[in-house]
Amino acid sequence: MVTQEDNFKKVISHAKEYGYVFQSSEIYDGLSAVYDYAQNGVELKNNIKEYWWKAMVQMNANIVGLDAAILMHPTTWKASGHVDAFNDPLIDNKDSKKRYRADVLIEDHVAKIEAKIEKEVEKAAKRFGDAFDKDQFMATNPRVMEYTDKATSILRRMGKSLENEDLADIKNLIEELEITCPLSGTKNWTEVKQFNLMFGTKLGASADSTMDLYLRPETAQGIFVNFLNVQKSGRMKIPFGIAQIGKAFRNEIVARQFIFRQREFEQMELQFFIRPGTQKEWYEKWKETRMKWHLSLGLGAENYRFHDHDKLAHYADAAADIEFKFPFGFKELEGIHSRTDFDLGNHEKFSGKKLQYFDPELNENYVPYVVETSIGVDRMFLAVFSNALREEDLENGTSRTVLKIPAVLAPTKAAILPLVKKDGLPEMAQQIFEDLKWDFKVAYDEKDAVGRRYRRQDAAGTPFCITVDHQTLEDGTATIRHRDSMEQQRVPIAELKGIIAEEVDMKNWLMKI
RNA sequence: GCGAAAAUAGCUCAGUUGGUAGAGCGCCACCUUGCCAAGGUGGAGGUCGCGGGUUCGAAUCCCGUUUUUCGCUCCA
Repeated sequence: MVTQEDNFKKVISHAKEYGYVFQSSEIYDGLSAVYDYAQNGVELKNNIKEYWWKAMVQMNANIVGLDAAILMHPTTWKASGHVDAFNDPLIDNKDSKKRYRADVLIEDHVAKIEAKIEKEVEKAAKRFGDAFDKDQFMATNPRVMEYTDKATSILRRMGKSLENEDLADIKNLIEELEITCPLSGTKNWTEVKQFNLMFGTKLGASADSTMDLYLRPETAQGIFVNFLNVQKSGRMKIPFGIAQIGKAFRNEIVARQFIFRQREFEQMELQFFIRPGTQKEWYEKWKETRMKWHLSLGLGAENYRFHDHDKLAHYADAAADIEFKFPFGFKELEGIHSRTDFDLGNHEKFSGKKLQYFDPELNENYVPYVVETSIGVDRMFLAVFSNALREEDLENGTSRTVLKIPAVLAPTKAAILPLVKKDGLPEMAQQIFEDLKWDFKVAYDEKDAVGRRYRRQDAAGTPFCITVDHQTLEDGTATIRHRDSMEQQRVPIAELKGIIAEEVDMKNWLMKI
């Protein structure tokens, strides 16, 4: 039986064997969760990016591009909330092996105390009936007062310790409160450890004049800080969008599943600026638009689904994922978030600069709301690649390994093959290669029997094979073989370009959106 | 990070109670065939992830370490 795990292993080894993805620094035993894109991988990745870019920037007059730097002023990350949100004090229970956020454990404990207060209040309310004054009761009842004091003092102490990064005291607090693990029920805790998910680095070469920086954990902030520059220099009118493709870095505690979760990864993001109050409709609009983009590639509608978030990130008022059926199950491929005015509002606060738009229709200034679509390039790569890899049984009883990458994204569009390595066929094939290379990424191969070369191109994902035979020399026709159907047609050499273009031109694919 | 499993040629794997490393496929050269992989001859490629230890002797046993996959958690 072929398990999911086996399938995934095949994907990984195929990616290596056919020059798509290698582990970084492999000769030094690799670097955890960092990967390199090889000769075919870089082509596929570039094609994915181009397909997205064209669909976003070229096809929409009100969306423009941006390429912001990876390094940003450190205050950016205070404003964005990442300094707080990405700094988690974590603690493990040694018995249940479960990991918790230490501050959440303490907050849960406080919540229990508050529940007790609530109970006292309810009891009293029942006892006193209509005459019950909750505020007065809270301020006078000794038991409630004790609980309240306790709760506030815990929270105050935790806040102070978090601020001072006094992790030992957080641990002490957990021990003093006799907090137990919800699973194992024991108090057998490890030390509290701080995990900073942002990569730190330093600006400035001399030691005494350095500035602590972070490698950006998301590309979005580069867009937000440039919002007004782009709006003004581009004379953009709301609603409009800024699109960006770029690397981001997260020091994940657990980074796994091949290129699905890497420490260095690439995002394709659109931040779409809108009038406050219209976020609901734009959010729905972009959910739909982005799903259409995915479906246009023909990986199969059954492999996609939406997943609406219940728990929202610190910046969002609505969020959904587009999930894809990876070899290890449905997982997030793209996120669509209604970010409200959280980011621009915070950048206003932290920078002291106005980040507002004057809306001539409403005749007023406001901080725009934002709807974001954010897709991981590497995840899209994995989606396309893993979906494309097939083991096919053929009618003649043999089987073939074929990489059915959508032709528009395929690294090599066509391979030109002389039927035999003599009689002037290689020269003729070379001539066709020279002619087609101006329009497409093409390959030439004359080694081994032609059948074997077909299989080789199938496994590499090349959608077309053009074969030059003796008839070609006589009448100027060649055969063109289609990867997916394995069918061949004989056509004049002059028509090859048109036939390939029909299948690989982005225009024809984008029109399906 | 914790737990589980794994690491031998480019890929997939074998390697017996510890005795100096093998197969299939792939790759390279030449010959042959010529429209859907697996014809012939020859060849390259491994200090068995790395570092210690036990032993006369370690791919094999022990310890550590790195990397990968799976589970817990988070995200693009």
